[in-house]
Amino acid sequence: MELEDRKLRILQAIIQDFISTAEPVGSRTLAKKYNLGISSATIRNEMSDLEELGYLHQPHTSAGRIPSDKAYRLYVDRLMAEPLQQNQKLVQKHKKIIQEEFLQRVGELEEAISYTARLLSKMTKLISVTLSPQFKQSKLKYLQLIPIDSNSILLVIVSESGVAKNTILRTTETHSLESLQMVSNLLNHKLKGLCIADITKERIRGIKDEIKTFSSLIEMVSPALLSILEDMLSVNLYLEGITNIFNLPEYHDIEKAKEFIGFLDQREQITDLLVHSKDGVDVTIGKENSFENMQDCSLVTATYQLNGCVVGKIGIIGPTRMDYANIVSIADYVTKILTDLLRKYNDK
Amino acid sequence: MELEDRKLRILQAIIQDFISTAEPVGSRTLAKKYNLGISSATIRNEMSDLEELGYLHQPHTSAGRIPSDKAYRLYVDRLMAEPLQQNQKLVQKHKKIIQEEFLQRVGELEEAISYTARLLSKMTKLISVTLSPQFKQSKLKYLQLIPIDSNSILLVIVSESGVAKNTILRTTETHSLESLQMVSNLLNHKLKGLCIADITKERIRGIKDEIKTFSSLIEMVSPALLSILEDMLSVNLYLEGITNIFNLPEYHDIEKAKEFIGFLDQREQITDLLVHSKDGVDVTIGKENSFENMQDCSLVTATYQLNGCVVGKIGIIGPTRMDYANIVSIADYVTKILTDLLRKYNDK
DNA sequence: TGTTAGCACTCTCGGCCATTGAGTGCTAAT
DNA sequence: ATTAGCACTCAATGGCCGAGAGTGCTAACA
Repeated sequence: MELEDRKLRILQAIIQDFISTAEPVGSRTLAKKYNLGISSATIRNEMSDLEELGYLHQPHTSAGRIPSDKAYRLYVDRLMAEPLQQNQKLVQKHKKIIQEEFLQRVGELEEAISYTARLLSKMTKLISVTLSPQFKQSKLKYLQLIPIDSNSILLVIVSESGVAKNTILRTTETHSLESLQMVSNLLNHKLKGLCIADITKERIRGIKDEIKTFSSLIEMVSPALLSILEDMLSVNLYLEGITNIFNLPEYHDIEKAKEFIGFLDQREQITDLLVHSKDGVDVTIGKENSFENMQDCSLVTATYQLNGCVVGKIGIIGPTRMDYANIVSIADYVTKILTDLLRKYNDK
Repeated sequence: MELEDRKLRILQAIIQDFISTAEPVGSRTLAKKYNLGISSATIRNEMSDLEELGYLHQPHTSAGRIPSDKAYRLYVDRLMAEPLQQNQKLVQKHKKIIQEEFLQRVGELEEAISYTARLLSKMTKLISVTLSPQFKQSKLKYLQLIPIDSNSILLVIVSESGVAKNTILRTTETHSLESLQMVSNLLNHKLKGLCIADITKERIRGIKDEIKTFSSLIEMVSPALLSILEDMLSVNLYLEGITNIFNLPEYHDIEKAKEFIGFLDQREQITDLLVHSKDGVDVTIGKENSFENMQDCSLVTATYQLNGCVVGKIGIIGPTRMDYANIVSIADYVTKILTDLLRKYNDK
C-alpha cells in the first residue's frame, strides 16, 4: 500500500520533531509547530492509521507517538532528501569546516584517520569509528638493513602504498656494513614486488636455506621483518566520542549507558559491524543491526577508496533518532576527502 | 595533639570500611565488623572526638561518619603500611600479573607506555594516565637519506635513546644516490651527537648556507627533518579507564559524571597535574589538588627513570576513598618495571 | 574514671496516594 | 472529510508517613 502524500508529510514532521526533541510527539504539538494546514483531530486520525501501518508506536496510551525503525527506513530512503535541500547552507558550512580541518592536518596517513574519528565525533556529537586503510594488494617496494652501532641494526621497509616502517634490532655480534648491504640486496631481490601478504615465514626460511652464507643473519632479521610486515597489513580501529552518549536523553539511565559502553569496548564487534556494511554510504537502522546491543541504535557507514578499490571505512553510531540527513551528508563528504587525500599520498 | 592509639585504630577501621563500602560507617557496624574490643557506645564517643579534630564528618545527623581529606592524609602517611603488610599475598599476586603482562608485550617503547595505561586502569578499576618518556637530553645518533624511487626519498633518524623514526619525502626532481649519500654524511657529520632539542631551524639553515652545492636538497629535507625531531621530543599522554567511573557509587549522578569526564577530556590539565607532582610515589588527596574538579578525587603518581633521571610519569585518578595501599603499591611496582624496561632498551 | 546499656531524638529513604497535565479516541456537528 | 468537544488514560510530580539506621545523652556499673 502506497502512503498518500499527507501521511508522508505528517510522518516526516513527526520524525523531524522526534529527532530534535527525543520526546514522543502529540497531535497538538504537531499542529501548532508545523504548518500542515489541518487540525490536531485530523492529525490524530492519520497518526492512528500510521500506527496501524507500523510506522509509529506509543510508549503508553496517553503519550505522543514515536517513529518506528520502519519509519526511519522510509525517511532515509525517501523523505530525507527534502530537509537536506533546505539545509544546503548548513551542509556547505559543514563541508567548509571539514575541508579546513583537513588542510591544517597534513601529517601521516594513520594520523589523518585517527583525526578523522575525532573530527566526526565532534561534528556529529555522536560516536564515531574509523578504520585505517588496508592495502591488501600492497607490494613491498624497498627494504634496507643499516648498521647503527656495534650491536644495533636499523631495519626499514617501504611499501608501494607509500608507508615506511622501521625497527631497531639488537644483536650480540657485530655485522659489517658490507654483509648487511649484501643481505639487504638479496632480500630486496627476492622480495621486492611481492604482495606483503605473501611474504611468509616459510618464504623467508626458503631464502635462508638457499643462501647459506648469511643464513644466521637472515634468521635474526626474520622475526622483526615479519612483524613489521604484519603491522603494515593490520588495520587500526579508532573509536571516538563515547562520552557523547551522556548528552543523549536515551542514555540518561546509567545502567543502559554502562552496558552500551561495555559493548563498544569490544573492538572486534565494531569492526564486524563496519566490515559487514555495504560499500558507499550505508545506513543500518535499529533492529536491522545484528548485535542486540545495537538495536536501539543506527549506524551510518561510508567507504573511502584508492584506485577505485575500497580500502577503508568510517562509521557513525547514534540513537535511531539521529539526524540522518546531516550525518549521511557528513559521512559522504568526509570519505570523499579521505579518498582525495589517499590519492594525493600515492600520486605525488 | 597526638592521637592515642585507640583513636588511630578506630580511624583506620573507619577508613578501611569506607574505602570498601562507600557508605558512611556507624558505630554499631564498626563494633560488629572489627574486633576492636570496645562497645559501640565507646566508639561513638571516640568518633565524636575524631570529628571535632577534623578527621571525620557526617553527611547528616543520623548518618554514619565519613573520613575527611585530613584522615586520608594520616592514613597514607602513617596507617597504610599495616594493611599492606597483611595483604602481602595480594601484593605478590599483583606483581606477578604486572610482570607477566609486561613480558608478553615486548614491542615498541611507546606501545609499552600506552599499554601500561590500559593495564593500570584494568588493575585498579580506576582512571589511569601515563606520560611517555621525554628524552630531553637525548642526542642524535644517525641520519640517512635513501632514494626510494624517482620522486620519493626516505629519511630515517635514530636517537641515542634508541628511537628510530622515518618519513617519506616526495620530490619533483630526481636526486642521485651519491648526492643523497653525501648530504646524509654531511648532516650526520654536523648534527650527530647534538642534543635533539638543539637542532633548530637556524642551525640547519646555517649548514645550508655553508654548503652551497646541496643547499636546495638540504632546504627540501629541512622541514621533514625538523618535524621528525620535534616528534621525537614530544610527550604523549595516554588516558585510560574513564568509563570505570560508572562503577563508582560517587558518580551515579550522571551530571557529576559528565562534568568530570569533561574535565578529563582537557588533556593539558591532566598533564599539568602530573608535571606538578613530586618525584617518586606521590599522593595528592582531595582538596590538596589545585583543580576544583579534582577536589573530590585523589591522584597517585609515580615516576620512572633512565640513568637516574626522571623521564616519565604515571598516574592513577580515583575518588578520595580509593584503596591507597593497593594503588600505591601497584604504581610503585609498575614504575619499577618501566625503569627496568627502559634500561634494557638502552643497554642492549 | 572510663566504659557501657538504654533511650529519646533526628534524618533519610522508600512506598503510597492524590493531583496534574499531556495526549488520545470517540462522537456529533459542520 | 474535517473538526470541536469531551471523557478517559496514564506517567510524572509532590506530599505524607512509617521504617530503619545512627546519634548523643544519661545513668549505672566496674
